[in-house]
Amino acid sequence: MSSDTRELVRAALSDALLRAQQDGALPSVPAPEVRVQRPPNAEHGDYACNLAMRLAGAMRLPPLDVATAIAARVERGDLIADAEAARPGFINLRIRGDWKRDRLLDAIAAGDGWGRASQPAGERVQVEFVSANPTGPLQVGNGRGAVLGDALATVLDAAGCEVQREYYVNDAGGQIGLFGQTLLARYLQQQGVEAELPEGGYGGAYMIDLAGRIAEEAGARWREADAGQPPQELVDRGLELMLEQIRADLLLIGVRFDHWQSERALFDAGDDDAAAPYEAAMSLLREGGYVVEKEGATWFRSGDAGEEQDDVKDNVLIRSSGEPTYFASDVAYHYDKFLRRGFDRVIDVWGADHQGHVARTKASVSAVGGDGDQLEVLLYQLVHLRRGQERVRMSKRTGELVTLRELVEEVGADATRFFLLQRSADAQMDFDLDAATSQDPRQNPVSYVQYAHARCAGILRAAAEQGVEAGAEHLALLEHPREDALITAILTLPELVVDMAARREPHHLTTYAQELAQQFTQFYDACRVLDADEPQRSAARLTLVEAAKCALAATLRLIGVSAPDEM
RNA sequence: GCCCCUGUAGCUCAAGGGAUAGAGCGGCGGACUUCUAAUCCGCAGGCUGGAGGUUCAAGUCCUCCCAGGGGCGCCA
Repeated sequence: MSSDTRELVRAALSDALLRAQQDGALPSVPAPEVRVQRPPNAEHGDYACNLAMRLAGAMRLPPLDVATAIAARVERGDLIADAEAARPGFINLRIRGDWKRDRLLDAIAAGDGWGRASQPAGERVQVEFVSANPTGPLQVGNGRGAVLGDALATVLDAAGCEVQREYYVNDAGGQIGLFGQTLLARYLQQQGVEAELPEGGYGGAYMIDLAGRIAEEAGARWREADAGQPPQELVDRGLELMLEQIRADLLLIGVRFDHWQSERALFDAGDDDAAAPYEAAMSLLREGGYVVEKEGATWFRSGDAGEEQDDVKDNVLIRSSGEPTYFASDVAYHYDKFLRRGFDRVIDVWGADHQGHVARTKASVSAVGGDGDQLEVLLYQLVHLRRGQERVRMSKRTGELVTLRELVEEVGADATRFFLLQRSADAQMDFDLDAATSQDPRQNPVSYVQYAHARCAGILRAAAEQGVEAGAEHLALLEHPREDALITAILTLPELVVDMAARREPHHLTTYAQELAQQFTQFYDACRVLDADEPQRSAARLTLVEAAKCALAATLRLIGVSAPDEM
């Protein structure tokens, strides 16, 4: 047990309130959920609670009086050293030093798994992210989605969820046709055949490389192909190679998927003869009365069946040509996620330019018999690339690319992950390539955190050489303010994991990592660990260093950044 | 016109409705006989875009306005 200090504190406050009400000190009004926070100022203790201020109105008492009554009844013991009411009506709690120091042993036992929930959350959740069209290499924007989705999945996993990472491969539809035509044109050009890129085709140089690789494999086999009709085999091979590259690019920043879901496969019947997800979903929509035929096409009506609503736009499912739209695939896809594969919850990570699709997709989930509220869409704002003052435009079509791979090659995988995770998904971010590349690699927050970890490792190495061993017998000697601050920072990680998972906000990891590293570095600066004159203190501090190393390693692991032992 | 996101230090951005709004970079000034100076300490820098409102308490919630980004296809 253990790492759930915050839960124990909450329970203690609930008990105290209940007692105050039972012995008549406070009126019996319904109690709100008890929340505690880490006060920004260490003078206010380890935890602070606003319970009294929230109760004061209903109780018709001054907040400070309510706080005093509750604080007086908080049980002091192994966990809580002191509770006191403060100014407007806060209840500030101080955790017993021994209790905090003993938790260091929990951290050491957990190693780089420190922060993980002790109990499974019992939720099967899928995080679908990146899902970039396989018509070109991943760009920096995709990288943001990759880092965000991967970190979110990692955080949810740490919070006890059963998590699946998925990439949706758009291997059907109009853009694939265009991709095939472009590929064929490039191929034919290399075969010395006159061929023009299709209107709006993919002009990037990577298509030339791709055609070259295919020519190496297939020779002149498709030399006679009709430029408007790329052979399926050629297109498939092109997609395969493109996906291989995407996979490799993602691997560069340590992102791996559990499942790659083909869009095309949604149109195929299953092995057990079940109807294709597409067919099944369309039937459900029709049966539910969500489908209208008009203007020669088939539309999804997301509002109440059959009712005309001004504020709800109909969306085309099947074009008048008979071809299903991307949206139809998406309906089938989410039907498959919820109704076939049975996820409790699905989180789609989308670029903000897909914002307009959220409502209709949720509506479609409900329409096919799922619960649209179980689908969450995490939108991330776009990354703007700059070189100094100059905006870098990004477009696959024009071929002017700043690829994820280029970025990683320039700034390194660790910095890429850290920087792309640093901002909240809601915030647009500027990525200045000049700054990232010209900047001394030593002078960035990633190195700062990694350096703290390396220093921990260095101290442990030196200790081993000197034959000094860590010991838990004299942890009470850890009483320096910097030591206490470091301990507090280490103990915050499990709470942070819970909060980040609940709020779907993995970016807090980067702020925390810097805070933790700073606490360690300040401790390092103020407190000599290995001191032959004070063997007991050395042993205790060595334990603290071990725990700090675990917390740093765990944090870096959650971010997806390496934790070097030497720098 | 409608919808989503944003507006916080010179720049890039943090900050569950809480206490004195914080980091990094940039600027200025200090500190290495040390377990790593890839570090530490100090200084300067803010009416949190504006106006109302809700609340014991607003950067955070609500309304309006201004500014920037994105979206409103039988494209994806």
